[in-house]
Amino acid sequence: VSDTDEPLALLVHRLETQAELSAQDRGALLKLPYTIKAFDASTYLLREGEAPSACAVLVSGFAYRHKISVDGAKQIVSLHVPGEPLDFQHLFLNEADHNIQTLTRGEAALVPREAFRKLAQERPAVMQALLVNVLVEASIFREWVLNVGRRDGRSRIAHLLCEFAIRLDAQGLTNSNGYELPMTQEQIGDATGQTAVHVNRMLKALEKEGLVKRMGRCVSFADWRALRDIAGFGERYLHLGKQGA
Amino acid sequence: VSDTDEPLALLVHRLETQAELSAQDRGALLKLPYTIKAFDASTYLLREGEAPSACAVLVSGFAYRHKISVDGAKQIVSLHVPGEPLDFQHLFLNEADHNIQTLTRGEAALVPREAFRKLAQERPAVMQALLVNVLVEASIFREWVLNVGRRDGRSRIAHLLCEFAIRLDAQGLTNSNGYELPMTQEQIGDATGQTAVHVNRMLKALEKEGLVKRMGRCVSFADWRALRDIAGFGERYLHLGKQGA
DNA sequence: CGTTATCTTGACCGTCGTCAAACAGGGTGG
DNA sequence: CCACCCTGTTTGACGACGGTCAAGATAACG
Repeated sequence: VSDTDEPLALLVHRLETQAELSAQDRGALLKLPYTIKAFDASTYLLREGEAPSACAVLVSGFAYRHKISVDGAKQIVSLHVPGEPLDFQHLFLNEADHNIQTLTRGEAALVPREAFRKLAQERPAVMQALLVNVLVEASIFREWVLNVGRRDGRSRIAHLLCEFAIRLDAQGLTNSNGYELPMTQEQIGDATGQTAVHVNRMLKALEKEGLVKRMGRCVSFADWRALRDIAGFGERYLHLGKQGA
Repeated sequence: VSDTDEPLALLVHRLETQAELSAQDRGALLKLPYTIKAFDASTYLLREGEAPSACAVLVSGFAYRHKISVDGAKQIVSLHVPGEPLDFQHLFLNEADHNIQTLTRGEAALVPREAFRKLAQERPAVMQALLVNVLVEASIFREWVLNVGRRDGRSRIAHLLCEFAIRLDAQGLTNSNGYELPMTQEQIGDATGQTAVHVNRMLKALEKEGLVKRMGRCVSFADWRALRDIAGFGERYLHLGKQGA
């Protein structure tokens, strides 16, 4: 089932995994105007300092957020899998504080920023769903602070893989023969606060332990539960399931 | 002027620095029920795993958020100065993913969670103000990922001091003879992903350079602009000023 | 005024960064 | 179809930033 035909249905589905929406809310969301944009790997969808003009939803492919420090070091601050909205973090801010870049080729649905804001302001449930999405992302950022601040190199990578697996599952993108992270070792380093060289060493260690396999430029793994222990991974921070009291 | 007499006015003022509110919105916020809670230093206001029941606003004193990894390491993920709301991050989530603990003695205004949620759902502008507050906090988390992931020990501390200074200023809490961070060296370490011993070394280095002074358990500094350079600090991520376009 | 927390310092060591070179693979153009 | 190149991976040697351990000095607090 390709969701590319109905990009906004993907978004509605995503929001409904986190919050309650009425039939009217769903209908209004599906009636939002949008355009489809195809992109290559490494395309910038938004740059720090820009005023965001659209609200993108990732339809296929993978993307990430990153920041560059004054001395040129790059830090990836989050990963995104298909179905996830990319611009809620800026929807009510004047200026982007980070970059959004694609990891692979893929497609995004671009909804005009104003249309989305107007809908959110008119429909409290939509605004709340948006808020829940932002809150969960904020929780993930906090976990990443812990990850880069307090875990060693090997554990950080394991943690990244665990989170990726769970988030793929949450989007129903599970591949029965394991997970495959489409990142170069340099990108894994940028996400975990290490150099590509050290990522290579840690990855080899994990491979020797039988926890991951590598083919080409992807890291694949079949058993994220085995990684969980060495990552100290707990899924509470992902706030899976519908939020609402 | 002590704002303790009017705790919710503090909150309204805070929200209005970030978003637009009408007279009706202000009035409704001021009519929220609340109780005042006095606390000592090191008091837990919320623990990971709990279901939050109140929405606290820090009236006086300082607080921070932190997470504990499975092997017992503590990571502080944010600091909070008087006037800032502490529980927006959980207001629409079922379960706390981190701890909120006080740094010093002080007071908080506790608004019942349900009352606040109801008001937000009834008043789009209030919900939006809340959202903007959450978005700015999320941006700060991203900057912290960069801080602990890509800067060296000395710069991380300098960055922490810069952020603290700016946020105090934003709340109008400026003390003309400099800033004073009421944290132990161990806490600074927990916030910047280092050990207390190494924080001590870096702090001594900063002191020798004439950038900070220490008295008792506080770090004080008069010139945050001097620190800015070695921190690679840029204030864009704080999204100061009214957001709304 | 004693007890405890925090700061301070030194010695030692490990994780991880740096530099550099060799290697593999995929893509392009001749 | 092969030569070439560019990006990414792999490996080793070396060094440094920062962690660990432990002891003593200082300051906070009841």
